Amino acid sequence: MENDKPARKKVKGETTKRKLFDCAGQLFGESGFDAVSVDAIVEAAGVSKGTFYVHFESKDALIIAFLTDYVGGVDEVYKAHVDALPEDAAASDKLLSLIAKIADVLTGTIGCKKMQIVYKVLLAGSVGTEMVKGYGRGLYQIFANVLEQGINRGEFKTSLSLDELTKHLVIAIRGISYEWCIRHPDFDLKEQALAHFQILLAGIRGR
Amino acid sequence: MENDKPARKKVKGETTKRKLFDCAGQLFGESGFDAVSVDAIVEAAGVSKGTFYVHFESKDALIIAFLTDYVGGVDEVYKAHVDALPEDAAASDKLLSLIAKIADVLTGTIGCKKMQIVYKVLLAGSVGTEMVKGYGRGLYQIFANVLEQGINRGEFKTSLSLDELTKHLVIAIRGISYEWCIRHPDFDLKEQALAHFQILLAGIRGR
Amino acid sequence: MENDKPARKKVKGETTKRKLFDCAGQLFGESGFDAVSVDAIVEAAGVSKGTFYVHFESKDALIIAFLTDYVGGVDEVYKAHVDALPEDAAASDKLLSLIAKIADVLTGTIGCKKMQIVYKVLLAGSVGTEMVKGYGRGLYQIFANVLEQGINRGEFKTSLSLDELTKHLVIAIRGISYEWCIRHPDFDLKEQALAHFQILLAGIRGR
Amino acid sequence: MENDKPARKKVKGETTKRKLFDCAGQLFGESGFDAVSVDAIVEAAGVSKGTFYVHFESKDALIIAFLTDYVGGVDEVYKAHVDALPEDAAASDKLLSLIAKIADVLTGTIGCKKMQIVYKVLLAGSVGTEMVKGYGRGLYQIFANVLEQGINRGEFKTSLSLDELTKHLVIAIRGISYEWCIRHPDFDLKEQALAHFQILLAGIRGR
DNA sequence: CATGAATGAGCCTTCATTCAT
DNA sequence: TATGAATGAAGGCTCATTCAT
Repeated sequence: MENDKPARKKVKGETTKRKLFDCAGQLFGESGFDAVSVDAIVEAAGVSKGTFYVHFESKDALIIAFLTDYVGGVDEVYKAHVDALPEDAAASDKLLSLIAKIADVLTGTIGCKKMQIVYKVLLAGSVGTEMVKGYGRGLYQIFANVLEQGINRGEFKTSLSLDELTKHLVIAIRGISYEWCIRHPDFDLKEQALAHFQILLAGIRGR
Repeated sequence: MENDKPARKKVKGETTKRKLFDCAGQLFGESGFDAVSVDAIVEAAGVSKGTFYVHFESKDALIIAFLTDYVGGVDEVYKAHVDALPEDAAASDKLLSLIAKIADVLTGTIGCKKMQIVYKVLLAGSVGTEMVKGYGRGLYQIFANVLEQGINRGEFKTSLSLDELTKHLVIAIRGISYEWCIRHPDFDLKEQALAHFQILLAGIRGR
Repeated sequence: MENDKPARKKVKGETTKRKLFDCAGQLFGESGFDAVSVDAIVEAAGVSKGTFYVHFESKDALIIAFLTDYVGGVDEVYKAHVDALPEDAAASDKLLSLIAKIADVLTGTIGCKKMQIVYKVLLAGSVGTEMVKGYGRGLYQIFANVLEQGINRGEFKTSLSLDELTKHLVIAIRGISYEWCIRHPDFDLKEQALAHFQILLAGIRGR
Repeated sequence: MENDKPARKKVKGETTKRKLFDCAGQLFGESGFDAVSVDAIVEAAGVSKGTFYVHFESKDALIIAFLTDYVGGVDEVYKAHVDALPEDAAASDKLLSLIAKIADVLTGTIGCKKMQIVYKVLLAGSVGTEMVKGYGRGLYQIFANVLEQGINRGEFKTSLSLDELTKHLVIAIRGISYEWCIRHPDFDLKEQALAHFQILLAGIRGR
């Protein structure tokens, strides 16, 4: 009884917050991060400026929330993808499949504009960035797992440690994605990424 | 008499422009790109604000001029470096030497801050960027020359075209440099770049 | 039954009001008056913002209530102090003892920050101030009583009326307290006040 | 030749600055210090907001400039007044004359509202305040000079040091002025100040 | 060529207050 | 009585740009 009415209020608040969040994401994707003002966000969401600050401590807080939330789910998608592959598939093939999946997600789900924001924010090195660079750690683990399997099975031969090797692959996928961002739309992420990894994999594959 | 003064004026004008240019570059390197205001630039150059707009149409115009000029010289440095290597050295070794050189230049001459600007500007995709991405074409040619030599001599075996292969290497060095920018100072560019290219080169080297 | 709940509600309401009142006083003492927002008060009190406006018409209304209540008790403390002194003590000594007591209360109980608020509010001349300046009238009476005794006993000789004389002493103690506020912590209120009053008392003491 | 045109520009700038300064002072006198926004000042001065920040680094900077300038001249007025008194007049009379002068200046030239600001700012203890409290040092010296003369001539007898005594008198005049501020217009500053100082002077005068 | 005063839209943020529940 | 989401005016401040001299 006493819980009911406040609940409705809470729901409304969450709705508003969500609307702000979504509109902000939309605008960020269109115009970048510095270029989107709080004014623009609240206008898009159809609420007052004060309301913004009811729900977010600052514009920066929104950015961080946006990024954290945004990249948060991707890990699981990637992990699920790898887990769904046949257990006994070659590590090389698993990696290439993962690369293809990543390319699909970046291209289809996330989009170039949003990735541009992510890369810009990384360059700015603002607070909360760690979560996004740390986001990599999820990806790291996925790569590491496959690589370890490949090493154990004798598929890969390398003088580098597993950790080092993992880092190089993550660097590579990030680098190609960056290139895609700045060359978009004249750059086929999937095709280029696969070709690139074929070179890398050849480099670490035993003859 | 009437010809003389305008000439002198022109010279003085160039001096002023150069001073603005240099001070701006200095400040860009220290604090990034958005963070440097026109005010800061003119103060550093010791001229008035109006003078700035005598020489540059806008702040953006200065940025573009800066970038174009800035990266312009680097090509030659790289080319000179490769040309100075023994003609008959292995293509792999030439490439690794070039990578080391690039790392040295980025780390020592250019610096992390300036590269952050460059990458940020690339992401923004502003006008004039083409000249900077086109800057890559200089680098492209250098890479392509060495790679071609490696292919002709049978050192490299790849199903990719020379052009494709070149692109992959340039992407790789850019990706690692980006990583260096966002992880600075916890990232040894030279070491990581060399290790990374050893993998790549192994990938394209015939067994 | 129907009488019971409203009663209980009233009690609860008073509790909430008291809590708001106390928390506000605490915060006012810590950070001054403008610097404490309604948000800060309701957060400290653990109630919602709406609740604040159930109990107080406005922030200003709270301030006035706070001041009135706050200084209300001090009179009695001072009066009790003077009453506790030996009936036949010299008026000069009684006054010096009162000054010392006032200094102790300001320094120890009330504190510099709160007095700053009081003085600031007096300067602003907001509504309700009269009650606080009228607070002085309690102090007036205390001073007047002692002074009258001193005159009657021939200890003080002055051409001023008792009322005028009283005012001058109150002005003096207020002036020194103000000085203490603005020089805090580089000002020993008790020491300076006693020295100051020794001059004043010498001025009104018969030779 | 080359100095001429810039001079005219400089004059215009100074004019604008002066206008801002004066309008601000006017508004401060009317409504206090926090209550006057930069918007209000620029509107009164008929210039744009940007112009304000061309001439003053911040609102605080203006306040400080205002106070410094404001009280700056008063010292000299007081000093001139005392210097104009007959060299051989009694120190007591000189002091009373000075008190009367101060009361006249506060009442006639400066006005109650502006003094309220001064006292409020002192309470706030903002930066630059030292100059205003330090303003006292000019007044200090004037008081000290007269007091020293009175001591040397045997007119004053006190166990306090000259410095201490000076401080007490300055405190007293400040205290009375404060009282005037908060009781205005029901308080005759000149009359009260003179009466007050007669007590104080009696207190430090040998019989 | 050089100046620098002036502009004004725009920025992020704060906060006392209202009102439907 | 209590809630808390919503408001919106106001705050101080920044900055690229213009223009008369």
